[in-house]
Amino acid sequence: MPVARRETCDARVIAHVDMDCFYVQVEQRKQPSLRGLPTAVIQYNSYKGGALIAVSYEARRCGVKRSMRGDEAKEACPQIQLVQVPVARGKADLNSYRNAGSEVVSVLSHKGLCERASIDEVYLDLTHAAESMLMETPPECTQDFEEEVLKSHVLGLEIKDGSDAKEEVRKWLCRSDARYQDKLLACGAIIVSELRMQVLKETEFTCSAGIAHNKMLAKLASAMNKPAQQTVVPHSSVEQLLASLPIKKMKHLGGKLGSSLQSDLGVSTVGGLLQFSEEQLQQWYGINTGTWLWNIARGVNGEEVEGRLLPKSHGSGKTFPGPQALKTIDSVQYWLNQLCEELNERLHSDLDQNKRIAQTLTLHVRAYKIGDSDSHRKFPSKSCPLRYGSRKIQEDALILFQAGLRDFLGFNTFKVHGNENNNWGVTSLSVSASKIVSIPSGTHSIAKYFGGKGKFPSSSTSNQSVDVVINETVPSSSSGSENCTGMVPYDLQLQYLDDTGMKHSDACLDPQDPLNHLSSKADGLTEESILMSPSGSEDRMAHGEPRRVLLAKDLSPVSNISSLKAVGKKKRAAGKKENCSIINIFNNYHNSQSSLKLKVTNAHDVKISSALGSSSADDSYSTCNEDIDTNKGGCSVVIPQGREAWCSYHIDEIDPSIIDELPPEIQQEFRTWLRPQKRPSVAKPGSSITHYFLPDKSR
DNA sequence: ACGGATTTGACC
DNA sequence: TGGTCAAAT
Repeated sequence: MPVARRETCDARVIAHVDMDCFYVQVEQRKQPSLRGLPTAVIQYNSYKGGALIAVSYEARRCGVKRSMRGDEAKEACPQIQLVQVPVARGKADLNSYRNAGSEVVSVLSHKGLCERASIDEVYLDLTHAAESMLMETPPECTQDFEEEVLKSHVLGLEIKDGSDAKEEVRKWLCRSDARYQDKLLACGAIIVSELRMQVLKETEFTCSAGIAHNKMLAKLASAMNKPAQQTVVPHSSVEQLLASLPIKKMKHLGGKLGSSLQSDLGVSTVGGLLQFSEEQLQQWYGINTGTWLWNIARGVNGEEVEGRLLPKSHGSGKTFPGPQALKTIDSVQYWLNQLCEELNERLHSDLDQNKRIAQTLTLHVRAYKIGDSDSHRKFPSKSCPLRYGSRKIQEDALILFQAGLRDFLGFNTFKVHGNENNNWGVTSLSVSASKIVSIPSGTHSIAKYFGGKGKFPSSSTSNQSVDVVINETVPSSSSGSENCTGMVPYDLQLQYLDDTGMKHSDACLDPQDPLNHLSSKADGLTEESILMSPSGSEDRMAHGEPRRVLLAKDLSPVSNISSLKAVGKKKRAAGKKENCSIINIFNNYHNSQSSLKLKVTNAHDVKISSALGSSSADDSYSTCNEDIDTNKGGCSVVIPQGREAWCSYHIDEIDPSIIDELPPEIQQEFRTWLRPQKRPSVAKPGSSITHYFLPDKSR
């Protein structure tokens, strides 16, 4: 059943590039006087001198460890320079590091496939570049190598006493009798050293790298010689390397799995796994993990480098340890608001710079109940469709919190409301936005359609809006397959309705019009209705924009196509004169395809559907100037994903009549997007773990 | 008072 | 699926 997609054994050239104590470097670039000094980046100076989050190599030499607090670091290394992480909205603000990471990515991404693995790490697939080099300018014919390549570490290459390491490396690079794969790796080493020099020149950051024939080995190698060095893993060195490699050094084995490997099997090195059959490993750890282990013991890892330069989600969170635990809804709301503001800002940056939209909002909470020492991990995370705009995200996050709190406290036990609480404390909050898709960057008209004037998603005109509708109960037809998250003690249905009022003229898109997110009159949604919060109490976030909460009975049955679509199974109101924006089509597709559906909770449904609309004017977010400054040369990483984005839609499922509702220019552009996409959709390389393993294990 | 804040991926 | 958990940096 594991399908081998690729027959070739690895004749690939994969690199892992890892920035050296990245946050420190970013701060040192900002403040060059710190260069060369023992330095650490800390956050929150209050408790024991703050927590270290990055430590320079000078400081590490003084014995400073990452797990120390500021005070201990001072003790270990009195001369240490402690730099505080930027703070915004009362929490750590990592934007400058993210932006710096993007700078690096934009340098590293033009020599081959590039995958942003974290804020300061990338994987590169340099196979093609290496092959070309081997054809055109093979190392064996090269006279002078850059110093930097010659400083490479080549695993298994013996450097005898008295011999010149660089000379040995040079000879290794030039070996004419090397295996083909190792010649490729030699080319890879040359390319990577050039890339690293370029990174240094263009960003002033140093990095380390590993060059090998797969991701796992490249990753392993990049950590072996730091800082500012690179390590090559020739094929012949793999066996020895793994034979003595402690289990925990291997990625994914640094935690519980690695520990159980030691306790279950008594192995302490990766090579130790060789004595177990694949079946044995599968029996212990399951099919996938078992096979994965069997493979890595042999240095086999077919995981591909994904061409992805941008993160898959955005999150913003904060912990409230010990005495700082939040004990009132108000304080929770306050912090949720801060977090959501940051999230919103980042979502809009992503929209501006990368033309991407996120579709799901998730709230994670950690909390305790007094007298219940076991309660710590039990606060359920909750998610809902993401609506753009600070206010809306804040509202939804609070609703998610209240829903989670009800579950957490055990439903009808306590009042969720009221601020008097001595039963619980929240020790951590985080909001995140996921399911990010590209929108067609296309060109003119689509862009204009979204953004209004000129440039696409202009900062001030994010499109989005959804109104909250509270239905009066409909006894739910338990449609079987749903999981019961718990009973909601209210006979309410929660619906997020589309912005159905979008007209297709510039005028109606006026973001300054606070009403432009409301449904059009034709939909029968214009009545002001009662404010109701799911908890049945007064609305506590009622400041600012008047929230429109509508009773569902006000809705005409056909008024809301997209929620019908989301709720019902592909029921399609024929040729309905619908209010569709491209973005609605977009969203509707995704809604019906994936996430949004109904969740049935016993007798009470919570139905959620959504779409983008337009944000009200007061959804302020500012693109931070600083970010732009640090982004020299416009470092927003632009990737050609727009087209692919459309590829992923099953256009056949889009009702053609919807398109007819679009303004003519949009229609045309839309169709040109649709047409070429007829070819079978490119199967996205799965992300399952099965996918790591490759061919091998014949079958 | 897990270094904290993120991010990703597997699994059920 | 959504939600939980592990793991990494």
